[in-house]
Amino acid sequence: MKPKLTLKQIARELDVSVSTVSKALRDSVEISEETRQKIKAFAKLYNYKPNNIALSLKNRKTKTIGLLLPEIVHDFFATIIAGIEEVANKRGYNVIICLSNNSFDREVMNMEMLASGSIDGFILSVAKETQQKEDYHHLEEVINQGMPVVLVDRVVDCITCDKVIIDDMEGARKAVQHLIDNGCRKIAAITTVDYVSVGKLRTQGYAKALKENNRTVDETLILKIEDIDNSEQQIVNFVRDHDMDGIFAVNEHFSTSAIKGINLKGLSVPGDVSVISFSDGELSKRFIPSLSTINQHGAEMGRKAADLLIDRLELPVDDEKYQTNVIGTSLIVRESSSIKSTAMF
Amino acid sequence: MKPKLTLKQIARELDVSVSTVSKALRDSVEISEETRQKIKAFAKLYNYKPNNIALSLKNRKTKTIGLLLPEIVHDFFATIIAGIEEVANKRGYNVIICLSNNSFDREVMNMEMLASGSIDGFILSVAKETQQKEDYHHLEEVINQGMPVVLVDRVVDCITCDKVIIDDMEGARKAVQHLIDNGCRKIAAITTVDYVSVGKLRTQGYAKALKENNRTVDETLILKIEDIDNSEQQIVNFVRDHDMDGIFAVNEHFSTSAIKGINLKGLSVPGDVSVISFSDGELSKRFIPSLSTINQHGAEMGRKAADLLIDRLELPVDDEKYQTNVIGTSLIVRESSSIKSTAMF
DNA sequence: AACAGTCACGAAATCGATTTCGTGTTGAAA
DNA sequence: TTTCAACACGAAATCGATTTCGTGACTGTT
Repeated sequence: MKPKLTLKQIARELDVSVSTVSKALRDSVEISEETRQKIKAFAKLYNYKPNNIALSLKNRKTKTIGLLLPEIVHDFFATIIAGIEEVANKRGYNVIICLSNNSFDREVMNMEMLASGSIDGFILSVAKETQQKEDYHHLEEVINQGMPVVLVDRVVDCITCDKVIIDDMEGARKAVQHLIDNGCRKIAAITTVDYVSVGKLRTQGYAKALKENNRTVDETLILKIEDIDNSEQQIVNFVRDHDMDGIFAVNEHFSTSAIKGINLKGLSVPGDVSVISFSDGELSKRFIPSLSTINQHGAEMGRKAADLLIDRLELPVDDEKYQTNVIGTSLIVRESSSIKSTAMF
Repeated sequence: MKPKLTLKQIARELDVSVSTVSKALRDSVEISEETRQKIKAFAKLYNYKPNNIALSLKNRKTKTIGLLLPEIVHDFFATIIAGIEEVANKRGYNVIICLSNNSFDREVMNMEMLASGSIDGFILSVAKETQQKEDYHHLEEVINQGMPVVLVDRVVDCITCDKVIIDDMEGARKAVQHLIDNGCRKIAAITTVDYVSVGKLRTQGYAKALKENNRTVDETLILKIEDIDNSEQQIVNFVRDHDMDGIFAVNEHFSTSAIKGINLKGLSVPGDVSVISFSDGELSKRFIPSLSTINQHGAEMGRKAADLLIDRLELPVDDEKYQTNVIGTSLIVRESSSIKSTAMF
């Protein structure tokens, strides 16, 4: 209906020039008090708002940041988004979200789409397929173009830019140490294939904890999942076929499948087997028994990533030094890993 | 580094005018085959991409849609986003996401921010606080300004625009009927306060199912939650203090709290009490026992909303008639509501 | 030879806002 | 009376791309 007001229309209406209107609205001393008040009153009355697009073009900055994630129906990523959005909003930025669905092609497409002027900088977590292909041309291109990029969680070592990660290895080590402290003797790991960077690191953390306690790493007790969507049966079978009293899983879903397997075997959690996993989402809190986890502080990661990016956009480019921020993890002990009675004495 | 290529630079480099370059790249017949090839080759070589912002300004359309949601760390909303993103991406649109965190002020702020030229249209689910205040000026303003708006899930009756909702009342009725079919005689409802539109409708569906089966609605068996974040203890107490053999909850979280309460009472699910809820998220699938639910098909809602909005943006404004699309629900029976043995004979 | 019609391209307006320069008017100082 | 500064405002360039309208150079027709 109302095709929204422009400076030109105000100028015509008030019989002054466009420049005068612009200056008046920005409180320039060039304009007389009287004219200024008249223009501002008119603008307020008709609710004038400068056109963002025109401003973006003029200023060569869009005040929006692009966020490219592998998926979104996943508490961890959703939490990251919430953190980013919180900071972006506070600092006057908008967030454009794109999903790669873990596909390399979609990741490339989306980056090209956004890089053509729509955004001032990128925050991204690379797709699984991209990590598998190890093809990062699209990233290099965007960076060479002078656009700031912050990598979160699923990062790429060979790309130099700001990064926000969690200490996956240390988190995993802490988790397994917790199981050991609880008296577990045969601890299994349910993890992902190695090309997923965070999966690999967590597997290493698992091994590290065992070695630090002079345990041998039994490869048959490590299950590496390729296809996450159809992992349940695989995990149930794994649990059924192996003897264990502790399980470290790299995410909540693996944990719940494992617990199902344990129950089917006629054993109980934590009575016979202790379970702990990464990712502290709703599932962990609500599950019965509630799940012990390593909390990744997704919101903090998101906030940190957004601050890093916006700082680089707004602050003088003093240093070309890139930061890698490590967000701490915390061990949250719940029912699934309560101390075994045999270990209490 | 490379401050990205513009038409002007190509023109200067090739010693032709800007108009010629633009026309050549758009395959205009005005330009000779030879010049066209030369320009296109140059553009490809240096990877020219037109500036989106300049295009937006010129075309008066940004090819991006604004999405304003109450929250995101919630499977249902995350699923809606995925659906919207899927369609938007396919049809060449970007999605800017803002979160209101259920706050009225943030909802208004974000709408103003986006409405100033950044987007072509809105998809939104109104904040709880907004529904409580019943103040929809910001919505009316945006709509009067001529910007298409699609409301999803948490809609507002008094606003005329396209809407995508689920049949909350019917879904609830189906759920409760399922419990009745399973032999439940005392069915409790765990729902939200009435000003949340979907909560109210679901409560009505619960009552409707009971009446259709000639049962009386016992108000003491209806628990209305105000503060969702601190609802667990309240629910546990409610379950402890009342006698019931069936529970209908308006979301997964209430279900799990209820199950915890039942267990604490020394009863089991579904043996003693059947449980069913709205929202088919990860939690329902993974929980032990797995939860029977009413699936809301969030992805479909998102896809439908995006299609509605983009149609209105692109198709001739043939009709001012607004659609209200009702997305069906489906009953998913899992372990938490398996038929009671007593009811089987 | 004169005129019309292509062809191939450039100039300029446009989108909406900001900002740098000018410039006409006024009052005061010399 | 002349001159100069301050004042208040407008014209025009700019951001990057598209598009309308013109125009100079040829070609072809009679």
